[in-house]
Amino acid sequence: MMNFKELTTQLLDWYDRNRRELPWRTETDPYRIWVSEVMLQQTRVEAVIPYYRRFLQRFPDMRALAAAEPEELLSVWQGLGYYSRARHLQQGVQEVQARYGGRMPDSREEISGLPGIGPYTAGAILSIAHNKPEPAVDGNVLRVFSRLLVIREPIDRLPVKRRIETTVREMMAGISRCGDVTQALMELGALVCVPRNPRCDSCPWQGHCAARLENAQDALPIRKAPALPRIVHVVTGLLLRDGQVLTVQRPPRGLLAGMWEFPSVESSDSPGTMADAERLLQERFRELGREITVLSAGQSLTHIFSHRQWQLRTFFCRDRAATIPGSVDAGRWLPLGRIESLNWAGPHRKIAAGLVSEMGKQIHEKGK
DNA sequence: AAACCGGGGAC
DNA sequence: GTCCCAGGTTT
Repeated sequence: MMNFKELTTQLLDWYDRNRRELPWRTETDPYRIWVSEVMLQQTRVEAVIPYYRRFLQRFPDMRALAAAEPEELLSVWQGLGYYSRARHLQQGVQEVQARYGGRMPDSREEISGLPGIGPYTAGAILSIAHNKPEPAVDGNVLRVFSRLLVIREPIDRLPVKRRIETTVREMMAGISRCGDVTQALMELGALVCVPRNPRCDSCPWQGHCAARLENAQDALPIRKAPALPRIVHVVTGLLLRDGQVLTVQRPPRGLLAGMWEFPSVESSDSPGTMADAERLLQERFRELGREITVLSAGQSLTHIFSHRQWQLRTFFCRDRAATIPGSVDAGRWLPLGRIESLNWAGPHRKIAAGLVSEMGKQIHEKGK
């Protein structure tokens, strides 16, 4: 079989000479490793770094995070994406406080039971923070081994992942630097064994790589074809009054949970006419206790998520009647000067910014 | 197994 | 435009 001892030695030597200085590489506190690993889920290193510094400055330890207001936590996470990560992280920290007396557990069973910690993150914390021989197989590691071993099966299949976990476990056997093995494998995938145009001439494993031997590195790894994103049409109403605009908060679960937006209606097909849009918006605003009419069309824009595509059309609205009694508190009037103070749902931030510049223009016109 | 859950950088 | 990122949870 394969000489794991030699592979590991070459990998660690390469890592010692080529590793990047990253903020979490100077940390040993399991909480701080935990935070970095959650932020790095499906998120690039360069994107995480500023968020990581800000987060630890605001929440330097588990006690601070456990006691934080969810609203403030969300504002620190704003822009990173996958917002359930932040909620799960706080829940996890609170659980460590309550169940483990504030001390991070160090077994895979206990750590994996915490919200937001799956197989990868558990292995990363165990190996990096506790130096235990536990594999942490992410997209980098899958790619590296799919090439080293010429795995022609799609890497997003579970059997492939299990095989690679077993391989990493064998590499870690008898090694004193388990955390560095984990980080070195990912660093190799990030710097050398990159998705396109891998730099095989710089690779410490060039003499062992089966893909390079048969010049197959550019054809690996293989992934299953992702589902096509579904197109969703969104009609958005902008109701202005006294330099304020009406905003609403999205539900606590689901897409962009808990973030703020302008009252909107989703539909699978496009509202053909402005009258159609007005009818949809009138229903929506009625839920908020308001009778409106549509004045004019505003900007249109597209926002692409990984699994969904929003086609937004905005419409300026006007109050037609007084507030309907009994539903006063639905929605919040936001002064246009304070649009930065909300956690905006995706493209609604851009709409808000456009609104301010549009109002500025109108004031300028009036002045002439 | 497949769908859901963001945003952005590299090409 | 396409790919894919230090993935996890839910169905």
